[in-house]
Amino acid sequence: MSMTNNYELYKVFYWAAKTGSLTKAAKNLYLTQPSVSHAIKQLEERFGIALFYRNSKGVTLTQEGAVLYSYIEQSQILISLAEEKMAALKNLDSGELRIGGSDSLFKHYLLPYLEDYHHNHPGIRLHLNHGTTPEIITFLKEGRIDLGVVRMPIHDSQLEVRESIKLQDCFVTGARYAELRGVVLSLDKLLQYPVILFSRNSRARMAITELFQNYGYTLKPEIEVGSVELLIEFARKGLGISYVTREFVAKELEEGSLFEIQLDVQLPPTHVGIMTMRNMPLSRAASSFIALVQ
Amino acid sequence: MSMTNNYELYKVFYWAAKTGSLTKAAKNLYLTQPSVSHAIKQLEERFGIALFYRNSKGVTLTQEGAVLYSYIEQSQILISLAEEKMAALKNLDSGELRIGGSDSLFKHYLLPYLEDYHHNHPGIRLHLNHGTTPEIITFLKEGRIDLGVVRMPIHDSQLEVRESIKLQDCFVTGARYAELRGVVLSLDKLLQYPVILFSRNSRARMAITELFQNYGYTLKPEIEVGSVELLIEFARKGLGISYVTREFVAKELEEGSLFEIQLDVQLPPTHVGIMTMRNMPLSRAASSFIALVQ
DNA sequence: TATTTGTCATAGACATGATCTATAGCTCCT
DNA sequence: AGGAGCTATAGATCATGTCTATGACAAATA
Repeated sequence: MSMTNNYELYKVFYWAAKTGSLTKAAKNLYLTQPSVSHAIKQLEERFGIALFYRNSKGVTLTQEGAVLYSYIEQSQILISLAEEKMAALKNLDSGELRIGGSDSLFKHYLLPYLEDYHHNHPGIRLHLNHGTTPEIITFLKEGRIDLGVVRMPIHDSQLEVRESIKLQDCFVTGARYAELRGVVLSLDKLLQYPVILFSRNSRARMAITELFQNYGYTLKPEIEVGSVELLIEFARKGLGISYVTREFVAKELEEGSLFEIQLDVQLPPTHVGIMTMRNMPLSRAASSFIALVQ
Repeated sequence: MSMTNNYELYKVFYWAAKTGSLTKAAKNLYLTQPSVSHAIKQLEERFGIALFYRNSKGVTLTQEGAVLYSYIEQSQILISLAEEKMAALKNLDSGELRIGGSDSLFKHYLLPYLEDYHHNHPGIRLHLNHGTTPEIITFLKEGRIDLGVVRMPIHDSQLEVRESIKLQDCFVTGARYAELRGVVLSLDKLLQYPVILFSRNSRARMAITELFQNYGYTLKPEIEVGSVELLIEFARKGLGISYVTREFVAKELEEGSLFEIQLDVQLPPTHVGIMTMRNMPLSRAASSFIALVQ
């Protein structure tokens, strides 16, 4: 077997052939001419074939040397391209970033970061995958995404979770129920009003349902809708009281088209968690994005 | 200035990625596992990018590692092909052999060697270039042929000439001049018969013309023909006395369709010379062919 | 024709760095 | 809990890549 096939010799060969001069090759490689001479000799001895004609003006390839060069040239070009590509990846001039999360988190939480990131690194291709929390975790474990953005808590020993901003869910409604403005409601009082919940089996919905159960009540929504947008819209139009994330309705609260219902119990806050695979190096793109978000 | 981008590291990387295991890579490379581990680490530090996920079952490529692999894999495959090709060239399983010479030498001198060589090395492509001696020398110097086969003497300091078999030119004729069989002729007597010479300005023709001049005679051919075949044919048909190389008419002399004219002077013998460029390594194919001929 | 200036080759000294052995830490599986 | 895979780390060793100095040769120059 080819024990010490030093591939380094091919680099020397490449430059010697390309420049037609051992001296020039040496300069390109930051070596001395005898080193290059020695390297070429090694190759020639390994193959048992002369690769160059030596003359007083430099070197030219023999027939066999030209054959070797036709392969080695391509090989060296590929390596150069690889090195350029790696430099680009390091500088975040290229690459891709694959994020998993819910649509609402993308729209209301990640969007400004995504815009910022894309602006600073236009060469990085962004892939957004939406899904439920279990789906996102599966994507992560299958290597289909680099990071997942979901609500805490997450308990999975394979995952590393970074806690990001706190979110507070709350009940909101619009002018139709103006009498509730400034009033502190108990849970059972609240249930006398039509409640609008997110239809999908989201973590937030499970949490609030459980909270009502702990107090001995059953939370059964009058209306179920499929998006945060509709939760907001329905509450504004007076169809009922929507359970939403306060931070996601900041605009409506400020302009007064929605107001928050005060309750006599504290609704539990949740945090956004940024999940990655534990013990797996992050891609440059992913780690720089996480640094941006945190 | 260890600018030394050790390309050897790519080979290690290639095998680590290909086998998905540093241990297996080490076995393939006849190294130890720590060496491979160290090599990968060096690459990762050079790029500032993690290339592998390490886990208890081995290693798998990171996104960036996979990008690198896509280039390096091609590069390594090319190098493998190059090494196979060089081995084939060394074993004379492939390659080409370009010979220059006159048509008559090809046909009457080289043909059996060419057949033999082609039989033993069917992978070597043969290129035959015919031309006059000066043309052959030019071809050699331009690198268009590997060796030239011409008549001696050759005087050119750039060329290395190997003397091959001796050839003896002579005058022959056929039954029409049967009265000359066994007779020793002088040069002037010979000139009373129609002489047939090669039309092209060959070395052989120049030599015989000069010989006649040295004796005070002028050799002027009755007929000039363009090939050795016609020299033979015309002499057989009784059109005159042809000046040919004895070895090239061996068959006709033996079967008696031609006989040699005895002269009272010794015609100078010539040798076949095999020319190559001095100070230039021969291709494997060329040197093995020369060894066969000599 | 002698001189200069370029080329590559050779020899021997040196030091870098590739590789080894030994060991530890980790995860998974029995 | 123990064993059987992995890979990572540390430190010693020595192979070999690289250097300096020099030679031989050829071509351009004067």
